[in-house]
Amino acid sequence: MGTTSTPERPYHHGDLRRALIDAALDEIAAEGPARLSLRHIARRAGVSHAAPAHHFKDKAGVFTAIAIEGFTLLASDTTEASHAPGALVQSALAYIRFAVQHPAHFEVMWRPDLYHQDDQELVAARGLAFEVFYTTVGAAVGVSDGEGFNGAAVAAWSLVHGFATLSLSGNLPPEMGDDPIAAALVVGRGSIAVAEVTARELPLVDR
Amino acid sequence: MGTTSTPERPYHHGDLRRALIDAALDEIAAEGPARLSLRHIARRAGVSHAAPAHHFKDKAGVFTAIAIEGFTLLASDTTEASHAPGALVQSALAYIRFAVQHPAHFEVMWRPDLYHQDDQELVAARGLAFEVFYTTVGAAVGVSDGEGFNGAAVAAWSLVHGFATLSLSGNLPPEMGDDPIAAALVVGRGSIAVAEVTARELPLVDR
DNA sequence: TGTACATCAGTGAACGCGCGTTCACTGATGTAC
DNA sequence: TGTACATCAGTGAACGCGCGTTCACTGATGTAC
Repeated sequence: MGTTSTPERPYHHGDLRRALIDAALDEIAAEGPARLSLRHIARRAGVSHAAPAHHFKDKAGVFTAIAIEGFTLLASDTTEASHAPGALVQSALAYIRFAVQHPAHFEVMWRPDLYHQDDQELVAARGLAFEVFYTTVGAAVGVSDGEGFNGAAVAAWSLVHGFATLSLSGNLPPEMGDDPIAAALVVGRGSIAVAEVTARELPLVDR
Repeated sequence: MGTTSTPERPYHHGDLRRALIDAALDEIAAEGPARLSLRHIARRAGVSHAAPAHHFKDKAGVFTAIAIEGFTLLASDTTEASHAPGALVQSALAYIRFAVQHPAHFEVMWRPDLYHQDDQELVAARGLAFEVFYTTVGAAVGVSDGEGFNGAAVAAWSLVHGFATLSLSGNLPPEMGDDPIAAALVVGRGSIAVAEVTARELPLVDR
């Protein structure tokens, strides 16, 4: 407001890498990852179309940077949540909150075909996020390996990941309301009812 | 084997529409939906590059046809499963089996940005699949509306959908093995353990 | 059984477009002396 | 404080490519008489 003069964009941007990632995130959130192009990113960031390649080599490089950032953020959020009372539920809520607040990161993270899966930084960030998760589940259910542990870990993850996915893709019934965390708590209670049915039905399923 | 003569491909294909859908499904399974192009489909089906547009109008038309087929198949599979003893678990397994056997359909179905969401046939097929699902959950948990019902329905769906998604995207831990149905049963048992923790922790989470 | 005509499935050449990539360049910054 | 030079971030013109779409066409089939 104060200075209305058009500030001359300096030749050197300052933090173009950051700006390009943000532009990519905006673009992904608006159009989906399929529509992302290096030229779109450049346009959105207001730089020449060749600039993104300078920082990321190629499109997969952009996605890799986003995935790394996503796994790092997620690990940090869930670590914090796991220190509160009710660690498993708190971590689950943190996972969902992360998905809602960072939909573009979330979408990219689980589509490994988009990025360089063997990038060292990526492997490390992803590994850290998984470690936090497994530790939390192990502490909550009281076992930390074997079939029981794997079953519980994947069950918890599936529930929370399925909910986040369906929520982001707009597939949840409208009665669930606008607040994803409130909805998640309702679903948490629902999962207890479903588990009762499961306990009753599993013995009936021979297979 | 018998007749080795190259059979002259007739000008009229017979069922090109079907062949084009199958080609698209192969392409999606191999390369992902992002890489799909009308020209790829045509090439794979061995027809001219303009032929697909003749049948589907545009790329979204192809995805729409696939989504319709997917929802119809899913509704049929889960309907059948819901008549067996242990209806909820059987339906859950049918859902997972469907995802594994028809990964391309499954992937497209939950990405409404890819297809014509207001197509009449699509709306009908999708509606049917949902109705089957809600009826099954309602019968299993003994309530068919209200927050308790919605919570249970979305919990069941999230669990099964999350598992299918993580499984298809190759994110499950290798210890879960190669057989998705066996893994699903392990996860089903795990979900009971998780529900116990949830029941214990939920009261601690003020929010 | 034979002929004429309508219908429609599929063709293939042509187009314009946005893309990723390359490359010689220019402008700004930092450092050596 | 001043000059020379290296470094590197970002530019912009050029390219070749695959795409979707259009359009006049051709080949096969079905139907009317």
